[in-house]
Amino acid sequence: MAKMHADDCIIVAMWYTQLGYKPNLVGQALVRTKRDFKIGAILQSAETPTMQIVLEGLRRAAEELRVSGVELIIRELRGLDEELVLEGIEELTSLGIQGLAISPNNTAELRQCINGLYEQGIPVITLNSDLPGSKRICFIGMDNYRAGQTAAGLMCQMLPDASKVLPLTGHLNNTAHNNRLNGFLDTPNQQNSHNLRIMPFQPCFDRDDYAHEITQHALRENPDLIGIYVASNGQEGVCQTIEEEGRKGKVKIIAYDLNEPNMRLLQSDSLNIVLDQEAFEQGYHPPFLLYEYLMHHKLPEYALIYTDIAIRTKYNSDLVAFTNHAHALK
Amino acid sequence: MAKMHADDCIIVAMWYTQLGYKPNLVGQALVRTKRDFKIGAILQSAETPTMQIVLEGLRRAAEELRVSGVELIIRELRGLDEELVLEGIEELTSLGIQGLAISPNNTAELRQCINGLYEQGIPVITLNSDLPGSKRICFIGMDNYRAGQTAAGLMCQMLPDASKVLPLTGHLNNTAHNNRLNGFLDTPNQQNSHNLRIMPFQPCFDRDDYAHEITQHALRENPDLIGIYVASNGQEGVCQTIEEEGRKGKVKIIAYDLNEPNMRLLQSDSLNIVLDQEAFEQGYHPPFLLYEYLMHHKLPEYALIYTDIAIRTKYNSDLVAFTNHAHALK
DNA sequence: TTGAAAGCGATACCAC
DNA sequence: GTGGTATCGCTTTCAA
Repeated sequence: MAKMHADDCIIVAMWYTQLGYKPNLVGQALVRTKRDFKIGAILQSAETPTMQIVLEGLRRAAEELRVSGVELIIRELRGLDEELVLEGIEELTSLGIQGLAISPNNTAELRQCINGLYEQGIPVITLNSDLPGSKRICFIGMDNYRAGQTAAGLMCQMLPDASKVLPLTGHLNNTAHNNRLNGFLDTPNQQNSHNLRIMPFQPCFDRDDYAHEITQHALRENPDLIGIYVASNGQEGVCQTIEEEGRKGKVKIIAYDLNEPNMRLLQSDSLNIVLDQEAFEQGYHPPFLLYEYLMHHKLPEYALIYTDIAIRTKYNSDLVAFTNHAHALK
Repeated sequence: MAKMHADDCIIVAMWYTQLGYKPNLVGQALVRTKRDFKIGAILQSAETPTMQIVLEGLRRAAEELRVSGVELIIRELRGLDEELVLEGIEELTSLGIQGLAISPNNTAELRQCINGLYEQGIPVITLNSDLPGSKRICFIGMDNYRAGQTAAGLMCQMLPDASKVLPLTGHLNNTAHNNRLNGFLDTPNQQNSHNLRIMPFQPCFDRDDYAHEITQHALRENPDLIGIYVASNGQEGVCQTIEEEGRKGKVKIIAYDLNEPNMRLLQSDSLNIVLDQEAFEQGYHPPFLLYEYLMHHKLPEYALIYTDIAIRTKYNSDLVAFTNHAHALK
């Protein structure tokens, strides 16, 4: 084939389907080797176990995309400081990135900033947490409402009808935690045969000490409390209290994210169930999606890409993760 | 770099680590384009929903490996007829395959056959079900014992102490079902705080009508029966009986494999939990592992590669599967 | 033994 | 517009 412009895509499509032509992907890839792309990634709370896994995904993507002439510049931020995020964006754009993957705060400033990038022709993908209403080309992460529903469904399975359950959240303005809570609150009512008596939710600000205090108080005030739903961090504080109060095994606990401490809590029967988001995927995919967008002006298939909600118990949480990626080039 | 023989691998390894040389995978892949590999795959019970998913994995692998000069020849067999399997192997070897992926029966003849292939220098990978003691280079599939443990763990969570539970298996000589049963039987005793009264297991020969009959009989004889563990097929028969006997919602049921019918049973609250094996991976990986072995004489990292045990409930079973594969070449 | 050159499949560019 | 050609990074072959 002699020449090929982007405009010829219709002709190519016909050719492709009618004559069965399939371009050799390896050949294409080789040509791309010399290209020069720059993509940025900004991760908040990079010190947390979950974000470390997201980071692994980003690094893997960086490695795989390097041979396609893509440079992925990753900025790891500690905590949730919006100033730092805005600075990071500033820095990366001045470095000339053509696309951005970011775990955002939910603020008007950042929304405006992302919209500005979009106007400049720099596509943005939000990961792990979304920024609804912004002009990000897509979001990849957990469907927290659905996860809350899943938790409620499991609680209903584990507990008798009309059991008393305490929901804990993190910060009051954390969208993810709120969605996890709402999904949890809405679901039992849908199953008219089975219900839970859900106590008013309590924010523990992601702190184990506050979670400890709240749990202790709730247990002492409510001897019939037999389920705790931890939509945020604080599960260690909860588990410790349960043990201290001698209620271990009597109170069912569901928490989030399969990291080292939670695996230990599962193994010791302190936690009953952990709902896990596929953090690796959240880091791995955005760079590819951005690349695809920059190369072929192709938007991701969905604006909201939800990662799997994995239910982990004592028995299925320590399997060797068999990684699936990048076989094609081995 | 001028020349490179396989013998030079030690020197290369030194060079690689000390001077940080990394060969560009795309360049390597391009050269391989003209190579001529032939790999075979034989699938039994190809008509079943699970094997259809395995097949998808195989087809995807075939597509991706084609650009590396690999021809993957797939033979789909109906049912479990060992004669057909042996014929299939005969045919594929006469076609000149250099490696084989197969879902085997557990028989001495087949074991001997696989060992024969190994002696001939044709590596074999077993998938979905294993053939222990044979010289297959690895197995990929579910850890059925562990899955049984997972099921027992969930039953213990869902039911009060000392609840009566009925386990169903398929055929008496089905290794997978037996392992699922043994894992289930062994586990509750480990948790001394919580136990199940497990009834003698019943084989339903993977048939819904037999499962129906068994369940009906068991329910009528045991009004206190409140859990059924279906290690095989037959779950539709079980669910139907539960409904007929007016015990829906009163008896917890755990079954296997997330296929269309089971998804419906989950949605209608007939099934409580489905344990799913990652069937796609079971088909997708073996061709790559065989290729790797043929190319670089590299054995798979593990002889037993266990796919994830996914716990599916009503709420996390209909998520869009976000496929992870072959990004590197897009 | 060693170095130089010819591809592998697709794209990009430059003359015409 | 169109056809030829250099190029991507690596392996293989061939000749010196």
